[in-house]
Amino acid sequence: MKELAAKYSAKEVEDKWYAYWLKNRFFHSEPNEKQPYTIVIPPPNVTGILHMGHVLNNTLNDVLIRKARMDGKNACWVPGTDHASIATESKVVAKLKDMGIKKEDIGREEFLKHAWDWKEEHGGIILEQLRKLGCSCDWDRTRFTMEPELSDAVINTFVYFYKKGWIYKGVRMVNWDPVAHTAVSDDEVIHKDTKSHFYHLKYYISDGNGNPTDQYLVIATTRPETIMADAAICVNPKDERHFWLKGKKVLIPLINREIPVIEDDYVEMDFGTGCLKVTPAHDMHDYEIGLRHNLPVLEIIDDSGCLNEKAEILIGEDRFVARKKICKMLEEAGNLVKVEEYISPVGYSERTDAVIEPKLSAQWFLKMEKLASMALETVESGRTQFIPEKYMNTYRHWMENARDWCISRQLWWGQRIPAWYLPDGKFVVESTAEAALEAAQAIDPSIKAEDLRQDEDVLDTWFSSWLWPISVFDPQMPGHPDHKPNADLAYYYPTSDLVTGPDIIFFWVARMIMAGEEFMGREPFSHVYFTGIVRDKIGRKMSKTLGNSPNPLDLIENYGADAVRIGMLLCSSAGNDIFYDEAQVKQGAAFCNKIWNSYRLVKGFQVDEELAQAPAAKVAVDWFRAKLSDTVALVEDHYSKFRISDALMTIYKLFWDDYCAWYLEAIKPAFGQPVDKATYDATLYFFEELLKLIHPVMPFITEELWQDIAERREGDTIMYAPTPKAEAFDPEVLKSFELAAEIVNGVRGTRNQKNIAPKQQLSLMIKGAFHSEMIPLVEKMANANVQVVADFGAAQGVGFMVRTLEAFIVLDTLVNVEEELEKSQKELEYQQKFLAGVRAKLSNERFTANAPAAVIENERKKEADSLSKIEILENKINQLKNSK
RNA sequence: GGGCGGUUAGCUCAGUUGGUUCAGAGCAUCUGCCUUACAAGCAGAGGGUCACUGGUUCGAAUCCAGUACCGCCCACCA
Repeated sequence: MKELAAKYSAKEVEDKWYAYWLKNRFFHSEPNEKQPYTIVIPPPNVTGILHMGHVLNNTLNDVLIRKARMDGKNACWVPGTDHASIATESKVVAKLKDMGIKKEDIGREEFLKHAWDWKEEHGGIILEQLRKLGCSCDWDRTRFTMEPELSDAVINTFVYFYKKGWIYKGVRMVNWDPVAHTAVSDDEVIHKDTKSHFYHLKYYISDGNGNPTDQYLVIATTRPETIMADAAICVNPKDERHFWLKGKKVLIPLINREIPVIEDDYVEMDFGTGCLKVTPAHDMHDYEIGLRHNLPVLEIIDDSGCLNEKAEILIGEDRFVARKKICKMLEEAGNLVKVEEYISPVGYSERTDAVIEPKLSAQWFLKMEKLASMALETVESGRTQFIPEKYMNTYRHWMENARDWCISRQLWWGQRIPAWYLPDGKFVVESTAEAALEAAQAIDPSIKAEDLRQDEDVLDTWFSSWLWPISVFDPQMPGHPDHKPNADLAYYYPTSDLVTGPDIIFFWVARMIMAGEEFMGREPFSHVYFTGIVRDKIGRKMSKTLGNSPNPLDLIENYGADAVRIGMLLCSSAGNDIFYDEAQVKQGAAFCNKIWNSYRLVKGFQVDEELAQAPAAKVAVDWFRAKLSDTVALVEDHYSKFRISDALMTIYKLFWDDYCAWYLEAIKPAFGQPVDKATYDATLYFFEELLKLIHPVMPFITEELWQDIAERREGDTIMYAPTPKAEAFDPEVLKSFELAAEIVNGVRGTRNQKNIAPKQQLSLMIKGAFHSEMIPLVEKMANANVQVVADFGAAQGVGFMVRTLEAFIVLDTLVNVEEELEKSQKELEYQQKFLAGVRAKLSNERFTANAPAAVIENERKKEADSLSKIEILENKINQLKNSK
C-alpha cells in the first residue's frame, strides 16, 4: 500500500483478499490434533437467492467460525444446499407450463431431467453470494442434499427405520395441497383467520322411505359444498333440544340421500345450532367421529380440489365455485335458513398458499414417540443448549405432543421411497431395486424385476436435512449395516454451534437432534443460537410482495461486505427480531472509514530513534495496555455467552473512543514532529491487536491493514493470527487515567459553555490529591497549563469539581460571579440531599443489621465523599460571595 | 382456547443470583468547531415515574400477584 486515500474503498479490497484466502485454502479443514470447532450451514434452497435473513445468519456463523479459528481451534464450516422439493418442483412445473408442457405428459424421468437442468442453471448462486459476504466456508466440503451420496444416506435411513418398525404406511387424514398436489405435514400448514360465511341449512327428517316429512333440523356449516359427502348428523347426547331426533334419519338437501342422526360428546351444545354435519372424508374431526360410529367415507373432492362424480351434482366444479353455486341451489330449494358473516381459522399451505383440503390418503409415517423423548432429554439435560433459553419451553411443548411425522410427499423431485410393491399389493422395503427383488422373491419365488413397482412418492426434504450434521461427514450413515467408522465424522461430530431461525426449530433443529441421538448416540451440536426474523424498520417482515427487502448484493456493492456485516450485527441480539435499517450499514461503513483513517495517521508517523518518550505518551501507552486487556476480557465474556452484538459494540467503543479519541490524541506528536520509537512500536502493536480483535466481524479491512502494518510473506494471514489475550494489569493505571480524563472533560465542558476556542491555551489549577505524572496528559488533552496547588488564591476564573478534586480555570475575561454562585449552590443542594439520603440509610438499624458489609462500607464512603464535596462547595460559595 | 415471552431515552436494545453514585449504550436530536488521520469527522449538551396497581424487603428496573397492551408457538368449535 503506497498512498492511502482519505476514504476507504471496500470494493478494491474485498475481492482481492477473498481470492487470496481461497488460493491459500485457508478455509479448508482436515482432522488434526487440534480441538475441532464445527458448524454446518443451515442449507439454503439450492435455487434460492441471498436475502437479509441469510445475511444475518451467515454473518453470525462466520463471526463464530473466524473467532474459533483465531482461538487456535481447527475450524470447519461445512456449506451446502438442500433440494427443497416442493419449492423447486413447483418452479420447474411453472417453467414447463410456460413451455406448454404438463409434468404428467412427460413422465417422471423426463421431468427430473428438467429439474436437474433447473438446478444446474439456478443452483448454487446463493453459495457464490455467500463468498461476497466474506463467509469462510470450507468450499471443498460443499454438499447438496440430493447428491448421490447424500441420497443414499436418506434411503438407508428410511430402510433402517422401516426395519426397526418405526416407519409404517397408514391411511390418514392428511393436509392436502391441491395446488402442489401433495400432502404436507402439519407444520407446513399455516392457520390464518379468514372471513367466511356460516351457512344454516335445513335437513328434513325422512319418513323412513327416503321422503321428506315437514319436520327438520338445522345445521350450521362453513362448507356447504361438502354436504353430499355427509355420513350423519351428530348431536350431543346431553342436548335436550335434540332428544326428539334420536334414531331418526334425515335427508341431505338437493340429493336426498338418507343419513342417520348420531350422538357424540364431541359436539358442542352452545356452538352453532348444536347439530353437526359429519363429513368423514373432508374433515379431520369428522373422520374421527366416523371411525367411532362406523360411518362410511365418501370422497367427493379430487386431488385438484374439484368435485367428482360421487358428488352427484356440480361435478367438475372447483370447491370454491361449487360453494357459491350450491348456496344458490340451496336457497332456491328452500334449505337455506340464513347466512352469517363468520371469521374462522383456515389452513393454508406454507408453500403455495392454497387452502388445505383435509384428505384421506395412504402416506408413510415415522413414529415420533421414542425419537421425541430422546431429543427432549438432550435439551433438558443441557447437552444441547438453546440461546436464548426461552425456546426451551416451546421445544418441550412440541416434543411432548409430537405426532407421527408424515414423511411422504406426492412429488418427483426428491428421494423416491424405497418401497417396492408386489402384484398382490404386498410390499418390500430395501435400499436398492436388486435387494428389493431378492426380498420379494423370498415371498414369492416367481416374481421378476418387471413385476415390482416402486412407490411413486418421494420423501419430505426435512427427511434429508435432519441427517445433515452427520451425513455431510459420513453419507453412509452409522445406521447402515455395513457402516465403517469414518475419520471425519469421528473428529467433527458433534458439531459445536448451530445458528438458525426459530421458525425451523421443529422442522429441522428438533429432528437433527433426534437423528443425532439415534445414529450417534449423542447431540449433534452443543449450542443452538436462534436469530430473530429480519424485519424492516417499521416492523414488517421482509417480503418480495412488499418490496421492503433490500438486495444484500447491492448493499455490499455500495457499502462493502464489512459494513453490511456490522450493520446486521449492530441491531441483533439473540432471539430478538431484527429491525433492519440501512442507517446501520452506514454506521458500519463509517466505522471502516474510521479504522482506515486511524491507520493513515499511524502509518504517517515519522520515527526518531533518539527521541525520548514524551511523558504524556508514556502514561497513555501504559493506560491503553491495561485498557486493552480489560476490554479483551469483556469481549471474551460476551462471546462466551453468545452476545455477539455486545461483543461488537465493546470492540467498536474500544477502537473509536479509547484508541482513537484518547490514545492516539494523547501520543500524537505536534505537527511536523516525529514520534519516539517506544511509543511508535506500542502504537503499532496496539493497532495490530485491535485488528485481530475486529477481524471476526470485519474480515476484509482487517486483512488489508494487517498485511500492510508489518512485513508479510505470501501465505500470511490475519485469519490465523491468535486472538488477543487479556493480560494482568494494575487497575490503578485505569483509575488514575480515568480521573485525568474527567478533568480533561471538565475543561472541555467549560470551554463549550464559555465559548472558549480549543486553540486557546488555558491555565488550570488543581487542588487535591492528583498524580503529578498525569499532568502532562491533562495539559495535552485539555490544551492547558496545569499546576497542582494548595490554594487557588485570588485568581479570577471558573471552577469545577471532579470527584473530590477541585479544579480552577484562570480566565482574564470577566467572570459572571452570579452565574458561578448559582451553579455552585445548585450543586450544594444536590449534595446535601444526597448526603441526607445516605445518612438516612446508615442510621436505619435494620439496614446496618441486614445489609452485607461491603454495601455498608460503600455507603460510608459515599457519606465521606459527599461531606468533602460539601465542604469544598461551601468554601467556594463563600469566596464567590466575598469577591462580589 | 392453551402455553410461552416481552413492555427501560425519539429508535434499537443492555442492565449477568435485589445493594458499587444505577437508571446505561449505540443511533437519532441540539450546540459549537473545516483543530494538519478522518465533516463517514471533532468537542460538548439535553432526554426516561424502568407499562400500570398492589405486595414482599432495611433496600425493587430486578422478586411475587393482578391489570393493560404487544409478540411468538400450539390448537381447524362445525
